[in-house]
Amino acid sequence: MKAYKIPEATVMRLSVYSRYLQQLLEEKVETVSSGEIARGVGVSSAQVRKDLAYFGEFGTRGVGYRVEELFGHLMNILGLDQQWNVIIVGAGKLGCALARYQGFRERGFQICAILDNDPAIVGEKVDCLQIESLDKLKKLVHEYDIKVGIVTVPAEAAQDVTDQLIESGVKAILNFSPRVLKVPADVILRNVDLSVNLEVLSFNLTYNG
Amino acid sequence: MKAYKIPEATVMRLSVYSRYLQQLLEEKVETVSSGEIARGVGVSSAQVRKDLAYFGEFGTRGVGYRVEELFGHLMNILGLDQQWNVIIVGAGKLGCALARYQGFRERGFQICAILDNDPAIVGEKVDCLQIESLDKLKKLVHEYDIKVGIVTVPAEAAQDVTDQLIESGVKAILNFSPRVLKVPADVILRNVDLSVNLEVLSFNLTYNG
DNA sequence: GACTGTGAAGCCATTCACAGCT
DNA sequence: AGCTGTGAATGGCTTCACAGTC
Repeated sequence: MKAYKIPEATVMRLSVYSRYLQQLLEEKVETVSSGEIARGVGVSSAQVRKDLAYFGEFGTRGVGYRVEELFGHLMNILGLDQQWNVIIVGAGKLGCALARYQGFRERGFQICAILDNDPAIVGEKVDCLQIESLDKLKKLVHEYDIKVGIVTVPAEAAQDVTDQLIESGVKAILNFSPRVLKVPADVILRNVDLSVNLEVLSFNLTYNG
Repeated sequence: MKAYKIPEATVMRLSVYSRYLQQLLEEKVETVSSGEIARGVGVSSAQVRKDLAYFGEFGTRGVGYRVEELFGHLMNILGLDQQWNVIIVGAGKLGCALARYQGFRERGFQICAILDNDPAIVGEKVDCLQIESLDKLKKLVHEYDIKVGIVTVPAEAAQDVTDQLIESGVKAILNFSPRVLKVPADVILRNVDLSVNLEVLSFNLTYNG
């Protein structure tokens, strides 16, 4: 079970498979074939088998996969057999929405704090959380042993906030700001660029539509 | 300028380049080289040139690109020389946050309506918009000539809402629900799966961290 | 001298096809 | 007979390297 060089696309699909299996699990389905998973999530069955093969042999030839077992393996592989504490920097509309988003909690991501540098909103409630001052960043990261940070500040502030997160010891960053961030090699960065997604739609509407 | 088969990755990068150029434009920079763009957005200079080459020859050998001109070309290519009217279905936390997100408006995406099927919240204000009943979908899509829909409903309702959007005439869908959606071949679908993104971080923290 | 545009090479992911189990 | 696991083939994106232009 070595992660020598797993394609990122494979990791993303594993996450999707795991949610599909969770659904099957709730429906009390006991076994599933690669073909069924494939149809369920919209990829090819060979793709499903190849993706799983990076991590071991989880199935039985002639039969398929035991749903509960495969689900367990996938959650393990994804590192979701533990809770991850998460901090959000930027308590604007998006930051607050993410702080309240149930989908994260359901998959083991616990939003422990939401920060902002605007004194006018520090102290306001976001569900059961209270918006904290940016000064508290380092303290909170240590207190909750936070490895994952979410950046939802405006573009101008994004690099500065990112540097502070890394300086505080955060090891992985999910960036929602529309700015390309520089991070050291040992910090993992992912960008979720909302406008880019709409713009790809716009492109396709314009040229294929 | 034919979009025979443009890699999706290229289109996403064009969107990023265009924002970088916008920044340069505001800083009154007149010309820029592929190397500078590359450094600015974190790709290779060959990549920048290849991406642009799909659409024409925009530069001058020995000099580089005129910022304003290239920016114009990119906005054109991306279909952002026009306004796109957008409808959001699902007025939960995320839907409301997206409805208020300024980044969309700045790039020419106008959120014209936000709908929900929960009578308890229909009529509530989201900035200057009012949450409308789902019944009004078709009427609103026609009224505003809407081509783009954003789905921010819970997983269970996602396919149903998607079908209704398509039935109403929407041609492109940005799906934020954690459900794989089926759409006809002539409808463009993109998924923004927030949990998947965190789970890729979790995977990398577990195996490379 | 500097930088673009591009064919060729290299690399990586997906698909194919079949041997190997049950 | 049915389905997994996998080497080989394919296809597609990225990088290289250099000819062409200013």
